[in-house]
Amino acid sequence: MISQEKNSGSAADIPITTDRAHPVTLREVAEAAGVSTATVSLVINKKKNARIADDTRQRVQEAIQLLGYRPNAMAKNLVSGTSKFIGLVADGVATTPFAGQIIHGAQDEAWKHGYALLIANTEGNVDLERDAIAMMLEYKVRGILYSTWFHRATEVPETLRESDFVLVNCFSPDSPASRAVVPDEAQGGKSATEILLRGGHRRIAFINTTTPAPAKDGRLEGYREALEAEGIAFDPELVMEAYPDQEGGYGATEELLKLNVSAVYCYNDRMAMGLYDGLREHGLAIPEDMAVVGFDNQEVIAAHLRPPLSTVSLPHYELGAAGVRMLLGLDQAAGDGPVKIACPAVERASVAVHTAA
Amino acid sequence: MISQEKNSGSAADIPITTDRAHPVTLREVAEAAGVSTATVSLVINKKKNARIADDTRQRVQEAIQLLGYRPNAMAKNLVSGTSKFIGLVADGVATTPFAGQIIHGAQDEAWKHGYALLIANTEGNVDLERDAIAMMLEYKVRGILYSTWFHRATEVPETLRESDFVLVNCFSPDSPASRAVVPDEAQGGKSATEILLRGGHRRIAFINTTTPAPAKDGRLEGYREALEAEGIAFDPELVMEAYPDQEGGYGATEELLKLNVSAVYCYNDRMAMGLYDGLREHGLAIPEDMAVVGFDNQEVIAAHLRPPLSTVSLPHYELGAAGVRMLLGLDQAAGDGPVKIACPAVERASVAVHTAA
DNA sequence: TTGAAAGCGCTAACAC
DNA sequence: GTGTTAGCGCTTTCAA
Repeated sequence: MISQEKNSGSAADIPITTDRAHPVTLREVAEAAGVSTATVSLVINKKKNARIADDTRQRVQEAIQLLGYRPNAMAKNLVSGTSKFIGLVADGVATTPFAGQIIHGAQDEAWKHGYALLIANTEGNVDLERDAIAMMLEYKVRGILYSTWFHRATEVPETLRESDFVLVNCFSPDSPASRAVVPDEAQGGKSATEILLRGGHRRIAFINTTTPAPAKDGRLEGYREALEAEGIAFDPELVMEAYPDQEGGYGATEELLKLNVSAVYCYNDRMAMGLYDGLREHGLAIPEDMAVVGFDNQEVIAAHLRPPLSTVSLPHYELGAAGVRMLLGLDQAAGDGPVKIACPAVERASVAVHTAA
Repeated sequence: MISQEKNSGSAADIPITTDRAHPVTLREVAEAAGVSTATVSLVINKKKNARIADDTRQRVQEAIQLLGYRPNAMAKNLVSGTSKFIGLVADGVATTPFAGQIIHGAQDEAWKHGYALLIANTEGNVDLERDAIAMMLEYKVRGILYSTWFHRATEVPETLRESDFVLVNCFSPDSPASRAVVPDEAQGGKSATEILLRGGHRRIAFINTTTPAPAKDGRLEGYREALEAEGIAFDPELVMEAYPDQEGGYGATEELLKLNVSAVYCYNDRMAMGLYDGLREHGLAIPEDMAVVGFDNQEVIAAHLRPPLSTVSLPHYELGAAGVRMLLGLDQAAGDGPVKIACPAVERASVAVHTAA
């Protein structure tokens, strides 16, 4: 025990160990420094018009160091009347692989502005959701980010309206006034198709999902737009549908092959992964015999398929960050409707580069 | 505006819209109900020995409804002296796919005990980390969960010691006294190998990782244990090493084939995914020509490979949950060293069932 | 340049 | 049964 003291270089560095049950308070610092609590408060908050004698300031700083003082954020918030919290309620962001990025983006951006993130995963349970929102309201959060793990329409829970809020990765049809940020599916679908177009392909199939969703419509719309921009007539025959996972993609192989296309754009990366298997079984090489692009940029898959998959990225991180910016009123509110975040193309090796004739 | 009133069924349901800048306080409820704040406090907290007249209670409840009162959690915490927060600092949990489950598990368990989760993703940045911990300390968190996205040794930041804390998915060699929860890699490796053993295989290869980590040692140890338990001599020749991703697994194919084994246990699912490709190129079928098991149970991959991969699950959710239980002193503290959480086997179709002779 | 005192919203003795 | 009152740790006039 005693031998430890040998190491104590500068005494000021080593706070007197404090009882965890009773943290050091402002008042104790004041007493130790022989000043009033008001003075200590002033030096801590570095008030501009804080005319404090240098040596007083000095004494206070030392007392703070010595005692290992930590301000009590709750007391601060109480008196200021405003908290420094932003709530994030998710229906499953933490559950699904890559969408945890929404948390990440929100947290980084919140932090940047001095806010802490209070999170709650409700797994879609309505009671849990109500409780979570209530909790956040009780902590007087600055606002709440309400997010879903996949892009969809949602109802805004009544209690949510007691606070500022923004919808992230979802939107509300019945309350057009609510603010929301969603991925730009149409632009993403357009970008995906363009990768193929740039590869010199003209006859391009699209395997859409069977599940109704904004993504289904948007990604198709983008496909049409890209085609039209190139003067290629949209051919409904080239649009197939399959369940949006590996099995769906695999199962779509036969039908795809009948279409006589040189390239295919899949609704998502998982589908593309399944399609890789199907194509391989037919002895077809990617991208030589068939160029493939996906959607989502699900790293574990897309970056490591053979060959690595060209795709389009779902901007989860940006969604979270843009959500807090919108909440804080930092982004110029655009027109009506949800703000759309771009889905950038990520080109890898599943589409050969086109050597123009 | 006025037309809206038509819908107002029971007036009590519709709180008087309150100015968000100035939420309803306990005192206002008291005044509205014509009682003192103490009384309101009593009915709100349903104190057992709360001898309150029924009609008083009634009036208070109504006032609460009418005004849309929400208790101020910060004031509560201030007076009680203890907060209801648990901090979670992660070096990247939110970033990596499945490890977001740590957040999920921690949140569920914390919630269950009335705690809210305050999270911070530090992305390994030391300054950010210090600030994050400071923030949590200022909110007087009940304790902090310090977690890493992959199982490894870590140093305990000095400031962390100002609070109760438990290490999640990591451990500290230089502070054996600190509490920690980690996955049981050895048991996991044993389980993985046992799947193969049960499949009737005797000559089993193990493709370990090239990257040093507790997982590398533990998973190998489990492999040896399982073999020995079956009376099979450990053969170092059968242990290979490769980079722990798809490319690594793919690249290991040739060497594996020279080993003349009927089964292989891969360090992780990604490696197994790459190996699938390699095996397929050699015209080998899984599980007929080669049985394969992985590790991690990375859903997107394992559940959807062709055939679906048998593997062993990294218990991230449980890690988070066990972490808060340990923090709260709910689990009987085991002996010394980190508490190990089991990695359960998940059997799918990459190993044929053994029809005993 | 600094201190005294009020008060943020709430709980907990302790009266009545 | 219910009200009065004294703080919890801090910020912020207002005096001195």
